[in-house]
Amino acid sequence: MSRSYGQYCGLARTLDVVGDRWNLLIVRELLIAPARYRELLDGLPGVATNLLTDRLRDLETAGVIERRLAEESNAIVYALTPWGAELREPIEALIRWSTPLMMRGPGGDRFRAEWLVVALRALLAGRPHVRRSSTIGIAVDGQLLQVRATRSGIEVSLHDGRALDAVVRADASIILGLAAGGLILDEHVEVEGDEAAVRAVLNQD
Amino acid sequence: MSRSYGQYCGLARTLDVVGDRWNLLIVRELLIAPARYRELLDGLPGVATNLLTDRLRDLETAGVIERRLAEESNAIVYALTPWGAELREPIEALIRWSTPLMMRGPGGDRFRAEWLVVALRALLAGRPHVRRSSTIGIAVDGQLLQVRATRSGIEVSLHDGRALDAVVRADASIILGLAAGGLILDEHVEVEGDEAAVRAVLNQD
DNA sequence: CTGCATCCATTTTGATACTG
DNA sequence: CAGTATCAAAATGGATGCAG
Repeated sequence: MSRSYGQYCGLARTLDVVGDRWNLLIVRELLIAPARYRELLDGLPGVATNLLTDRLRDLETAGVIERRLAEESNAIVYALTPWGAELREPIEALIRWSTPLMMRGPGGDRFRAEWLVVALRALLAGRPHVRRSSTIGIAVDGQLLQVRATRSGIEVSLHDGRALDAVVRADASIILGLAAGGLILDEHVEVEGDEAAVRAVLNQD
Repeated sequence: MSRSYGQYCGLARTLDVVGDRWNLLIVRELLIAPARYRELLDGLPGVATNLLTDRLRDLETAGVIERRLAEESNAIVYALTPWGAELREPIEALIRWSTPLMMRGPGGDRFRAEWLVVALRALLAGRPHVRRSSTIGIAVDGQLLQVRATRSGIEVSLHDGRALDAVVRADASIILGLAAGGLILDEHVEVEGDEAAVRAVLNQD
């Protein structure tokens, strides 16, 4: 754990807990789903193994994450505590703030479709609720995500096999632009199925 | 600027810009008000002068802050750009997340009443709006803040001399507990003036 | 294999002294 | 006041080792 700021300020105390390098990205991975050590390594390209171990211990000590023994196997699984899961809100706000940075496209950066699960939820939350439920697929980077919009809100996840009203295929930056509301559904986007469902889910009616 | 995470993910790109040590605390100071170099040093106890200079340059290059020449004097003043000011939302979310950490009290940490201007706004935002406008003073650590609640929302600032319906005097941790809704206005709090106004502003009717 | 621990070169930080 | 310069200590990234 790095040095404390020594300030009686909420922001400083939060950063004392999650401000160290990699910490919030670990939380991002666990917001997608609980994960094993190896899955975290894969989802955090560039992290050194000793650092990941250190950070997991720091976050556990702080009460942000917990180790669980997966049923059946005796493997360790890392998961967010209830308090840790509340980091979703600040993380979503940080993701919304990044929109101008993301519009520049990926450049040479690595990309994982799972990251979009967190980002799409962040960008679509707080949009007006739809009148009629729809589920659309997002085909990106060879993977398929699903976004289900109902009267009570939005759910984003990896595709679980359910029926889809439509499938949108586009680059990640285009998907993000659509979700952020800065792009209009037109070119660079391939839609199969019910285009009205896509417009409804993205609130582009 | 520290090494990029190299991930095409909104959180990672945000942290590439504001994730370095001290960066978000600098933004916090500028959310209170534009400030000169010396004021920033005072508001960031513990920062080294070379680091502050580096960070200010990084944030300026990234477009988060800008240097202005103060009118009348030819002094440099640092201020948030419009995009930088949008960091208020993620910072407020991080402050709300810190509530359990702040309830432990200041311990040996340093405290500045100005920090409460950001924190109180974060904690009171999103509360139901009051029916009748009131302005109350918060006397803490020898300084006086003011919180004005109107039908259109909440404003928090240092006291500007306006008439106050009441003045609350308490320790910072008590003030935060009241604003977070986890404490009830009773002991440890000294109220002069219209106690109903205090309850109205804190939504403790 | 997984889940670390150890070692080491490189960066970053913090503290202080100094300058225009 | 607004920074620079210097330097020791700490953190990081990368490679490798190793037990269950």
